[in-house]
Amino acid sequence: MKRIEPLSESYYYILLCLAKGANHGYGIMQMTEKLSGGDVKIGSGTMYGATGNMMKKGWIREIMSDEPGLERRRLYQLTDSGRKALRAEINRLQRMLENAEGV
Amino acid sequence: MKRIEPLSESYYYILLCLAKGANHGYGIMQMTEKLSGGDVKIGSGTMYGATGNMMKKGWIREIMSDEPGLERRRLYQLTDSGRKALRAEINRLQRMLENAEGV
DNA sequence: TAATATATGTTGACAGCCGACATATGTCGT
DNA sequence: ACGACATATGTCGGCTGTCAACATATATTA
Repeated sequence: MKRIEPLSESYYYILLCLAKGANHGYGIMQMTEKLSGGDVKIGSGTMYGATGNMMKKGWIREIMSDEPGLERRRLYQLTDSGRKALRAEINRLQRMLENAEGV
Repeated sequence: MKRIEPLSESYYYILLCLAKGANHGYGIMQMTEKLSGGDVKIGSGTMYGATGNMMKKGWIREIMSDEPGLERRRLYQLTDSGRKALRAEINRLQRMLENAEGV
């Protein structure tokens, strides 16, 4: 069942935020809300569940912060695999919209 | 929490198929597979769960078939409310793609 | 000093989705 | 007449994602 799994809205925005640069959980939550114009809010339960899941999948990896004083942050970086997953999702969304032409 | 609920891929295609004309469960399954180029297959569990759910929401209604010999079919028709839900979802997908510009 | 923002995490409950299974009729080739 | 397949609808159980609520700790600002 190698079917391309649709991503949830939350997962999509997490990947999207990380595609614009490494970030940490709380930062992603804020960025998502801003990026979506307030429409999408990711709760911490969703956030930290998702990061664990994506680490397992190899879509993101944790990196050390080079900024002093921000050691509390856990910085995540998109992997090549994660970027592929995001592109696949973008393509899926585009196909979905194409199929809606004339509706 | 009046947050706009994202639709699943299956729900989206069911509404999309019905937007092109009244249809029955099995017909929607086939139409979805064809429409998506074989990418999206809706299982019967999803299908009949979804129709019940959408009936409750008022997105679809059941109508009587005027074709003789096809009494087994349960024909569904999109309501105005269902068409609105579909348009809202299309807009959501478009916004998601706009947010991905430059990725 | 108190409130708020930053930052990460756990837990429990709920709902949705899907695959697998079940059932029945219709059709088509041999 | 028979078997295979397509048509057509439906149930059930498990898995996953989501969110609210709770918990903890530090930093900033009034």
